[in-house]
Parts: sequence; C-alpha cells; structure tokens
Amino acid sequence: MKQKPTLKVIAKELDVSVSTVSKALRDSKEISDETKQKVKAFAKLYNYRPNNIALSLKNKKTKTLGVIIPEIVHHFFTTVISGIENFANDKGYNVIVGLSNESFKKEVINLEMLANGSIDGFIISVAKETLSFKDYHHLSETIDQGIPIVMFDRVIDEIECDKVIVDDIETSKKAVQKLIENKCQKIGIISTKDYVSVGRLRTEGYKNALTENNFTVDENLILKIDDKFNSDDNLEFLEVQISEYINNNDIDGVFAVNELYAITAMKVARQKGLRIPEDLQIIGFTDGVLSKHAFPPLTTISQHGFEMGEEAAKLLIDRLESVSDDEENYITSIVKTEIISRETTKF
Amino acid sequence: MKQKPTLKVIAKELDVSVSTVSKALRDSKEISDETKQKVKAFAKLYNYRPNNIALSLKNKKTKTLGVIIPEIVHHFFTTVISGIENFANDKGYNVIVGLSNESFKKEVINLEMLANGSIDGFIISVAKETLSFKDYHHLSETIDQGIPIVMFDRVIDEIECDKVIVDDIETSKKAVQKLIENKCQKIGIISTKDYVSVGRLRTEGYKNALTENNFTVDENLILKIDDKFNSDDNLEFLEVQISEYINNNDIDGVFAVNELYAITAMKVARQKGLRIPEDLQIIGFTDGVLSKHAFPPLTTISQHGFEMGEEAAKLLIDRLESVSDDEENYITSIVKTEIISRETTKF
DNA sequence: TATCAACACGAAAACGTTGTCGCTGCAATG
DNA sequence: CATTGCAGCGACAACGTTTTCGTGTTGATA
Repeated sequence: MKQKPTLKVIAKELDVSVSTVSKALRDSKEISDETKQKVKAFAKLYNYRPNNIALSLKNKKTKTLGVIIPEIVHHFFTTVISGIENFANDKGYNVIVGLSNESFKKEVINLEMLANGSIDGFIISVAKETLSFKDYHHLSETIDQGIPIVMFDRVIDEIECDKVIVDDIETSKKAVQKLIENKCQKIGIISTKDYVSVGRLRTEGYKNALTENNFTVDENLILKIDDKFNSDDNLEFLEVQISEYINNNDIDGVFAVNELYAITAMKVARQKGLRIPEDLQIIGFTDGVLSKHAFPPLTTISQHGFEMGEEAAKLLIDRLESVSDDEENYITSIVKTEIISRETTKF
Repeated sequence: MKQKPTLKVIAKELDVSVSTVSKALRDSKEISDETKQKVKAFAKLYNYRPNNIALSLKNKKTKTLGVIIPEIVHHFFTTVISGIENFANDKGYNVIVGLSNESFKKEVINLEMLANGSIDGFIISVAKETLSFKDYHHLSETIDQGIPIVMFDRVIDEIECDKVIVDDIETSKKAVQKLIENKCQKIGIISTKDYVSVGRLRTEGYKNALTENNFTVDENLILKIDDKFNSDDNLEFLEVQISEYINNNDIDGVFAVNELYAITAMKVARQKGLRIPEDLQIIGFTDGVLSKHAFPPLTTISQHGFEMGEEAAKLLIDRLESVSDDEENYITSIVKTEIISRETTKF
C-alpha cells in the first residue's frame, strides 16, 4: 500500500524546500527549468495529487455543492440531480446529496451537517413537512451565514434567494385548455393539499382555465390528496381516495398534479370499466418512466428536470464565483414546460 | 451577514487562548467551570460549529463516502443510494455522488476527483464500458493508495475488495423454475452481453434451471441485448430487438434480466396480440416503479436495493473504522432476493 | 517558611497547501 | 572595484482545529 505523497515528502526526497516543490508544480517562473523538470518527474512517478482538504481549508472554498431533496427514489428529482451533476462537474464541482425524506427534522440536520464548511452552497427542494410547518429558520440562518441557497420546484416565497421553477399556473392552464379543446365536459383535478406550493399553483391554473372558458368551477371536482410523506408508503390510501373521487364524479377529463396520481387514476378508471381516452382523458404532470411505459402511454407535462438541475447549478455557481457579492439581486428562473401528447388524450 | 465564528475570534473576544476555548467546548477537565460556562454561552450565542474541513485535515478523515454509479435516473440505483444514505447518516457520514454515465472515462475522472482526500472510501457499481474494456487500473490503484472500495451489483472478480451482490445464478434459477412449474414449455431469456457480469450470471442460472428440469437449452432462445450505454436513449433499438426475438420464437415464458426488458417484452407481446399471462408469462428482475405500476403488474424479482445499500455502507464504514487494518480479509455479502408474484405469471 | 501538588490556563506543533517576503550568490554595469 | 539587479530558492505565516507540554499561581503540608 503506497501512501499518498505530500509536498513535504517530495521536498525531503529531492532535498529542496516545500515551497520550491509547490512552485515547481505550478510552473512558477521563480523556479529554474532544471528543478521544475526534476520535481515534475518525481511527482508524476509517485502520482502526486494535491490534497483537496488542505486546499479547501486554505482557499475557504470546497468546490462542493450540497443538494438536499425530499426523496431520491423519484424520477423527477434524479433527473434534476443529473442536470446538477452535469453542470457542476464541468465546472469542477462535486455534489453531495442529502435526503430529507419529507421530514422537517431531517432537513434541518442535513443542512447543519453540511453548513459547517463542507460545502460552498445549497440546492434545495424543501420537504413537505417544512412547507406545512412554515418553519424556515434553518434556511434563513444558512443564508445569513453567507452560504447561498438555490431552491427548485418546491420553493418558499418568504425566503429571498435564487429559485428555479416551472410556471405552474400557466402550465396547468395549458393542460386543462387541451382537455377543453378535446371536448371534455366535466374536468377534474387531482392535486395536493395547499401547503405544497406546486399543488396550490397548479390548482389555480386549473381554475383559471375553466373560468376563462366559461366553465363553472365545482369544488367537488377538486381532489386534494393528503400525503404528508413519501407517497410510495401509502399507495392503498391513495388508491382509495382517487377511487372514491372517480366514482362520485362522472368526469370525462382529469388533470393530475403528478405522475403517480395520474397512473393511479388510470388504474381505478380501468377497474371501473372506463375506456381511456374514449370515456376519460388524463393528463399528468412530470414526465417520468411511469408515463412513458404506462398502458396506454400517458399524456403528460414535461418539466425538463435536467434543465432545471443545470439552471440551478448555474445560478449557484455564478453566485459563488461572482466577486461583486451583490446580494438581494436574486434571480427566479422559469424553465419552460411542454405537453407530451401520448395516448391518454384524444389528441 | 454573520460570518461563521472560529475558535480564534471567540478567544479574542473572551480574552483567553484558542486552546482554552477548544478545551472548554469539549468539556476538558483542565478548564474551570466558570470559564466553561462563559465560553459555551458565547459559542451558543454566536452559533459556533467546528469547521469540518479543518477537522478533516487534522484527523485525516473526512467522514464522507464517495458513491459512483452508472446512472442516477434509475430505480434500483436510487434505492441503493437510499440505503447507503440511511446507514451512513446514522454513523455521521455524508455521501457524495458521482455519475459515470456508463462511461469508462467519466468513471476514472470521478474516482480521481474524489480520491485526493475528499472522501474516505468508495462504493461503486462499475460502468458497462469499464466491464467491456476490462481496464481496472483506476480501481486497483485507488485501493493501493489505501482507499477502500466496496463494489455492489456489478462487481469485478479480479479486484479484491468487499462486495455486495445478489446470488444471480441462484435467483434466476428460481425464476425460471417458477416458469417451469407454471407449465411453460418454451422458455426464453432476455439478457445482456456477457461482459455485464449480472447478465452472464443470470443467463447461467437460466441454463441451470433448464438442464436440471431436462429441458434442452436452445441458444436461439437466449437474447443478448447490446446496450453499451444508457438504455433510455435507444428505446426504439431495444424494442426492435425484442420484437424480432418474440416474433421468431413462439415462447410461452420469458425471463428478463431487468425491468425495462420485461416491460418492453410485454409491450411487443401485446402488439402481437399475445395475452399475458395466458399466452406468455413474464418475470422481470429488479422490482421498481415500472413493475409495480405496469399493466398488468409485473411479476418480478426484488433485489432489495435498500438493504444492499445499507450493507455496502456497513462494510465500508466497518473497514474504515477498524483499527486492525486487516487487508486481504475481504467480505462478499450476498443479499437475499425474493420473487414478487403479480399478474404476468399464472401463479 | 520552604516544598509540592493541584489547578487553570497558554504556547506551540501538526495536518497539507499557497504565497509573500527575504536571502544568497553571481553577473552585469558604471 | 563597487554597486546594482536578478535568478533561484527557503523560511514563514496562514487557513481552523486538537493535543501535548509547559508554566505560573494557589493552597496545603512538613
């Protein structure tokens, strides 16, 4: 087992000083070509790599981004991580991932665990529990300490920082508009409780589309699922709620606020003998594996998670590397969405 | 913006030495109760947290694990990460994620980027390209430098290190056995090229099951998909291959080496007018969202990714924290699999 | 009153790196 | 020959922390 060589051992071995070795490796003009050759050859031979930790300490920069998300077994979030990784790696940054599991406490712990010098900045999608508690002190304190945060998807209006979102209102309006154009008469929405910002906004877009087309908004057609935690754990509960909803309302079009809700709606509709899209047209949100491989393939809205991730990473790194330190000049970046028409809608 | 306080500023503020502050905070008995109170109160007030980087440099331990996987938009891998995170966090470790995108070069870069002191050890599932190139120098060199590696799922026999796998041969044998018991007469397998260890082993298990039941092994029934890269990029290609395969062989049972192959097989079978499971029974490998939400729900083998992740993290942390430094004493941990019977098999 | 332990604290080194500054010796200049 | 200039290198501080090893003061004991 070869131990990693340090400047010190190279220096001793070559009988020069540490500073000389350092300078030689960085091609300083203070050092003679002869010495440079010697040092570089030796360094190469022993596969010298500067110790990152020492550099971090000296530079007060870790070149590492902290990403905190509610769950990782989730297509959208992993797509975003991909985008973050892609951009960050290109810029020489590493990505360290923390999972909140939708829990406020775990989110706080994760933040504190990393905010002690381990990372230069955060990219966060906040936990549902945090949103429902409305307790954001950990976030504002982090920003206060000079560690920048970029929020994506689930953002908090009260906190000032860079944000990356889709235009939820406009997007869901487009989706409902499509349902209307497809001759749906009675259109429902399967959404989340209002404390989840995306759910609230998408419901708003749904309502807007209806009123603009002279449909009356029927609150009975608005289902707000209450799943505080990881949705995979209470699938039956979800199914029961959606089943009741579909049985009680003879809708012919439904907009679901995420993929899972849409797929579940398809499932219960099929059990009820409804044909898709003849009897019921469905549009989902977030284009993941499920939508693509569902039967029939689900018409859905693509959030372009990869681009969101890239954009979030770009905003964060820009802020980290900007010398001007212009706080309060925060950017909210809105990434475009797109309806992917597949087979759960007539057109 | 409050800057993070250091021991030095606390010391200056309280007019004591840095050592005194450090000792007071760590409850050293060298320090009087009075001073301790004073220091602790001040530290709390200014929300002092020891700088992790400085600690890492001093202790030569980062308390960070590097996880390198081929892709992250992938149910199995994210499940494993969940397990790793879960275990690692409990032990006070962070997890830094690197993506190889199935590329040898990116795997090497990721490894080098982290092996300079940023992490204490690696958990890796190697890229397909690495497996096909058979170039493992980056892995052996890392181990040589004293950085332990734990491999999972896709492992390399030639490299000595801790490993976490499922018993692929035995598991796929069980699956095929089930197909046989379900009265299938002509059973095929959709696998990968042989350089992917899991594909090779699962094919072996398939053959074993057949011969043990006095079936003849027909090489035409063995489809070895050649997808060197991210499988999502060439879905059509995949579909074409599987479609040809199913059209040319009138099989009534098929074992697919992963979820996507199984789902695609279902799709082309449906297009061909085959009923599932009446005309064709299908078993997949890796229980992900697709299997659960497919129509009909797919019978599949659960690899227990979460447990694999936990086990990998455990092996790595055990090795990191073991004082005895007993190299060569490597463990290969085999986690149990389980057949989840759903509706693509008769029983 | 002299000796000594106990107590409470400070100085300094170390982890690996970079950059500033200063020093030495040699060549070129007047 | 004396001065200057510069090439080439080393010493040292600094980043923030922990820990070892002093060191000075106090109070008690002989």
